[in-house]
Amino acid sequence: MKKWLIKSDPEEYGWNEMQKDKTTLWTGVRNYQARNNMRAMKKGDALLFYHSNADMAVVAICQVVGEAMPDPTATEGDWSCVEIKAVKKLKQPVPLAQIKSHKDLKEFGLVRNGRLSVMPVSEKEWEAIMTMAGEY
DNA sequence: GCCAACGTTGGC
DNA sequence: GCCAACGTTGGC
Repeated sequence: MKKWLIKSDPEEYGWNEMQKDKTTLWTGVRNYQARNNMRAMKKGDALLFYHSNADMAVVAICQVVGEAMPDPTATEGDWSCVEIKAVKKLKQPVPLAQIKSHKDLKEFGLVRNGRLSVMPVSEKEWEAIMTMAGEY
């Protein structure tokens, strides 16, 4: 089972909406690297739900329930989406500043390439974040 | 609100 | 195929 991080702008679609919807199609990704990451997702993979912009923190955990399929919101081009479900809110959100200052997270995608919206998370990185979230 | 970083586009 | 110009994202 792999782990990933997905970004959302809470002003557009944040954790509140996600939790209300229970499951959603993660549409609107228009970046090849992010799309390819979504295509590599398998059912059951775990996702960190990150708020960009106003919030700037990992706030919750989601899970992949439907593997890559054509993005219904794409009018042209070869784009994909996955179906995800809300799992749980973290005990404590993990702010970006804390992630940036963690010694084991220097190579983390969020730190290295701030603009990628879907990225893999290693076991080590996952554990570091879960620890900071008070989940271990 | 500004700007750095990155991706994409288009001219050559 | 290179690279300048431009647009977008997202942190500060």
